[in-house]
Amino acid sequence: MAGRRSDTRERIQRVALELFVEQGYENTSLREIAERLAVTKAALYYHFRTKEDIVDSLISDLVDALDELLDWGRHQPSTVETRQELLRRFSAVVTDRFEPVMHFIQQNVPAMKKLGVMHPLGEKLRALFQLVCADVDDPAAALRTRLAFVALVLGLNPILGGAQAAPPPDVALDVALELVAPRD
Amino acid sequence: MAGRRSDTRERIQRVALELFVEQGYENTSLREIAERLAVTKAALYYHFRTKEDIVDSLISDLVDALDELLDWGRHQPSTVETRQELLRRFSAVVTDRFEPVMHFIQQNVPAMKKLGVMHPLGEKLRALFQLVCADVDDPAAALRTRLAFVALVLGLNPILGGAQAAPPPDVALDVALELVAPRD
DNA sequence: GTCTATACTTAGATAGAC
DNA sequence: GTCTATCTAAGTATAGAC
Repeated sequence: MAGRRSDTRERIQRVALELFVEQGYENTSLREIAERLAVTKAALYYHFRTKEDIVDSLISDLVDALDELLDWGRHQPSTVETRQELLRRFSAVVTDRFEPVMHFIQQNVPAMKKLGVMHPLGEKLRALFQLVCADVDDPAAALRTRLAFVALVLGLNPILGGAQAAPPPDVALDVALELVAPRD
Repeated sequence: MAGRRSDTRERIQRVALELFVEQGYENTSLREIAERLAVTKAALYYHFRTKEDIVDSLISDLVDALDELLDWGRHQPSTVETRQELLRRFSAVVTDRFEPVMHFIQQNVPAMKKLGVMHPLGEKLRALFQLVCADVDDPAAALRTRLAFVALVLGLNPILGGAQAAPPPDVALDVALELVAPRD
């Protein structure tokens, strides 16, 4: 399964993601993806049934990673340390492996809705939120928890980022941690 | 200028924005807009030169509103009260008049980039940020200020909102104000 | 100010040869 | 596994009648 074979499938995924991030999902045609890979459109259809399938394959990797994170979190005691460690691990997962995918998702909400990836993804995000939020019924605490997550991915969004440079990852993590720390 | 005439132009703006928010910019065709208005595509082209022109007309209203806000802010003393009042006024502007437009912008970043609205809009957002942020050179303070703005519009974004219900506006404002308050 | 009709382009997708 | 060739549908936009 992991033998030599052809790496075309992964190259398609990589190039498609690049273009989706640069130009957006709907502004990227299969022709462009094929051209950048120096193959024809028809070749893409050998590896993926549809354009949507390419996105699905990208998202499912992220969903799997979030699942791992959730599995870990559910077996920990519900303490401040656990909540903060969840944020640290989430931050690591995003910056190390899924920055482009997160970027893509954030900036292409209509495509995500249309492709129906919001359901599996939203489920994971909600579960993660509930593990990290100390008091789900306190609206202010809930909002602070959400902002903690936003802090970790804010640099990816030019609008919400205020059209500014991304904050250094360590600063983002500090601010995120303080947002879920117990209030004085 | 403001006489009777035809209100078709404004009806096009309203319906187009509705559809852009529902489905996204690129997933909305001029045919759909025309159909919902019970006119033909050609009629749209009488009022707007291109599809992009419709977006431009929507954005420029928002830019004007931000300009008003900036004008006010620049003539105030640089105090905590001023910063917080700017957040209050920003919140009011968004929720009262520009919620759909903000929604649209957030969820259609690639379209915004392509249409070149990021430059005028980004300029205003940066200027507003600088008025509200007490210490621009402190990365943590800068990030908290950005999060304050995010808190006010978080409900509009299903991804960053964690696929959850929007926080009550008054709670959002409280959390935003505390994020720009001086630290203990 | 709005219509009909249409030109032009590109998209996603498939069939079948190699 | 990749190609050529082609299909069908839809898009934006324009010309010209009413």
